[in-house]
Amino acid sequence: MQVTRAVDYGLRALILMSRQPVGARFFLQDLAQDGGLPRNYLVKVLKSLACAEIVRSHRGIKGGFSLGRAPREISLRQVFESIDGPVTVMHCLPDPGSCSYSGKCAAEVFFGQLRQSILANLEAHTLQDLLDLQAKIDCSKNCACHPEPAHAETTARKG
Amino acid sequence: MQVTRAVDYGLRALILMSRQPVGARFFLQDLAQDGGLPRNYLVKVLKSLACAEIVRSHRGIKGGFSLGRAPREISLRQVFESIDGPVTVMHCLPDPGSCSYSGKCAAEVFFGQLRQSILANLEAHTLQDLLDLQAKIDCSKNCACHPEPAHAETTARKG
DNA sequence: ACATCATAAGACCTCAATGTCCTTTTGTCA
DNA sequence: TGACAAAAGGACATTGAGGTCTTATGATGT
Repeated sequence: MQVTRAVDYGLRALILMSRQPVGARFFLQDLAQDGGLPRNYLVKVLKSLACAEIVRSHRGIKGGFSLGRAPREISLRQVFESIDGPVTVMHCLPDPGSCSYSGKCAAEVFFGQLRQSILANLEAHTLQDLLDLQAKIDCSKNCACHPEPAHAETTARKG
Repeated sequence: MQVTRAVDYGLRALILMSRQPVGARFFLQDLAQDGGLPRNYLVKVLKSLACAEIVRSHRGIKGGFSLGRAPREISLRQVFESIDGPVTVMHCLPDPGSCSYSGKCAAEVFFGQLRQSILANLEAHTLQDLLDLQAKIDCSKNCACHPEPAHAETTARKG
């Protein structure tokens, strides 16, 4: 019952990117450093997100990654599924034919309901919600005398 | 975001055992066969459940496994945690010290809430609920002309 | 054209989850 | 007490998640 590291990393990178206007460029290197994420693994996650057009990738010397659309248009379910594939909760749920007990199994029914509630939750929230949450956290931290983020480079590159 | 096979198998075995009075004995062999579970893996899961006193194991020629207490006294959270350890959802949640972003991370807050809702769900339901669900399924199946369970041995051994 | 530096792509490694197999220990019964 | 059949326990194989590394490819400035 764990969120995979891939989704975790993807969300952290997306939160960093959401703090700047859509279209702002971010280098893999900076995202990894500022998010405390393994660079060479993050690149695979971002590739999945690029396939789903949640982010755009730009090659070349002034390349980088940018958000593909506004944070409010990116549901957490879309992030989960573009990285991990369908949210299954129990392996037999999305493919009833794979289990000979399908349709006569209490566990299947119970976890089907749990899955629906999780999916509803992920679908009801967008990256914007996480961004708002982050803004609230940052504000309360800044009011006290907390240290600055590790790298000023988190801000997007100016073309 | 998946329930592990171990928990899946454990629940299936517990549902089989719950259909007989507490104390009834079940051989590993029968549980595995009737539940369609890998015998040699199931034994490890049952050992975890035995450590948590959710089941009792009995050695010797007329040994087997029995429920440790009434299905209504076994919450699904207990089953999950005795097999898999704490339900973490996100690896850093139960141990804030493990993550340098703890307390300043929107993902942590969001998944903390998701975790609470999952835990509440697992805590609010017991094996008895799954049993009731199973009874309902069995009833509706028997009213139609569905095949019998694979093995009559699913019924407990009469000591 | 070419050097530079970004992502793209894929090989490769490690480890935990999953699953199998075999030997040992233990309780029952003749 | 000895044979039998059950769980206990540990070694080992397989698979996928998580992570690293190297080479290819493309955009930019000179």
